[in-house]
Amino acid sequence: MAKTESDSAIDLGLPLAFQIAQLHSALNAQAKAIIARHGTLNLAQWRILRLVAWGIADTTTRVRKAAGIDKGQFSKMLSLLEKDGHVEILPYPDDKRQHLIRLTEKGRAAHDRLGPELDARQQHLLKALTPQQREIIQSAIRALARAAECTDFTQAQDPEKDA
Amino acid sequence: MAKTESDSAIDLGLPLAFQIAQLHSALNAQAKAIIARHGTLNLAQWRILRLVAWGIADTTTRVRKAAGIDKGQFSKMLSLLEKDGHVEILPYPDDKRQHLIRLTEKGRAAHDRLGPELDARQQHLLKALTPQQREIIQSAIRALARAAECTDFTQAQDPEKDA
DNA sequence: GCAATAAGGTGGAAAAGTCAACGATCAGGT
DNA sequence: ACCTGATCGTTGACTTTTCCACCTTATTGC
Repeated sequence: MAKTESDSAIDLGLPLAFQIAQLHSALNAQAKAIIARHGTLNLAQWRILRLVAWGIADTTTRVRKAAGIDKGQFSKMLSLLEKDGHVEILPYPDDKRQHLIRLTEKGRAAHDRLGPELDARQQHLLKALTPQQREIIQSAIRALARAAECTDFTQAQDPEKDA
Repeated sequence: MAKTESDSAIDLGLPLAFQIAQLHSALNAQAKAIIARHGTLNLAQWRILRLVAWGIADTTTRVRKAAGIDKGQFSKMLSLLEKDGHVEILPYPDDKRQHLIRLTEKGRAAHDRLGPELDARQQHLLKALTPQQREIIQSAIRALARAAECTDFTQAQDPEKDA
């Protein structure tokens, strides 16, 4: 009998939104399996830790946007990270609405332990792609994200299912 | 001042998992904005309706897998669809664990109204991509989904952040 | 034929994510 | 300098998704 994944949206060639949703679920499940071995922080919290650890951002707005987390959820996750001692939150002189985020020793140590596994996972994902796929998928994601900003399709044309 | 999206995971060129998560959120928000104009069904329910309407699948397992929905969630969403009269659920003689799913007139009418907008949206997404991107992204999604099945990265090699 | 394993659906609980309102702050225009 | 509009983070409520245990049914191997 055929393997069960022959019935997935990806294998059936369903529209992109179905496939992206399925890919996202699979990637999330994979990440959760990895981080479950490293304590109780959830995926959103690890993303915040990673962004700060990488030095990509250290102010609340930039971290939140890079992490792609809802404002309300971000606020809660950051509070939990502060409460459990993984980060400290400091005033941001340039903008009183925002905060600076610093990893504590605990946060840095936790990241030092998990980071290599997530990095290996990232390498594994990239190795699954050809150089051409790696290049093209970046630009395709960007183009799709931009196209996702439009929400008015009431003047429908060519209303047939795409394969 | 630079537009806010210049700080998104996609624009910053963060690892693929960050970008896919962000793309997925954007696509979900877009879909929700569209279906909100068509009553109270949520995105998962509409996906079930579409799959049955398209004739892609009509048994519970195949619909669930094509929709990529958790078993528990699928059961609940399907029950709600039955309760509000969009589908009817019949016995499946080949496997007593499963059900057959049929759209009712109400379900088909609802789909006839929303379907064209979702199809137009799918066209819009595809038009945002070049022919090459359209071709490559399919195979890239498939390769990534397969790579997402691996969850053991404790023997980490090359543990550096990928751009 | 039987036992072990796997698959499927259901219901409940927990976790995660979205949404909206609010107050404080910032940016821009006059 | 002031006003308006926008942005930011917080909080609470709600929605959606995940997870788990259980029971039933199907499959597989001997």
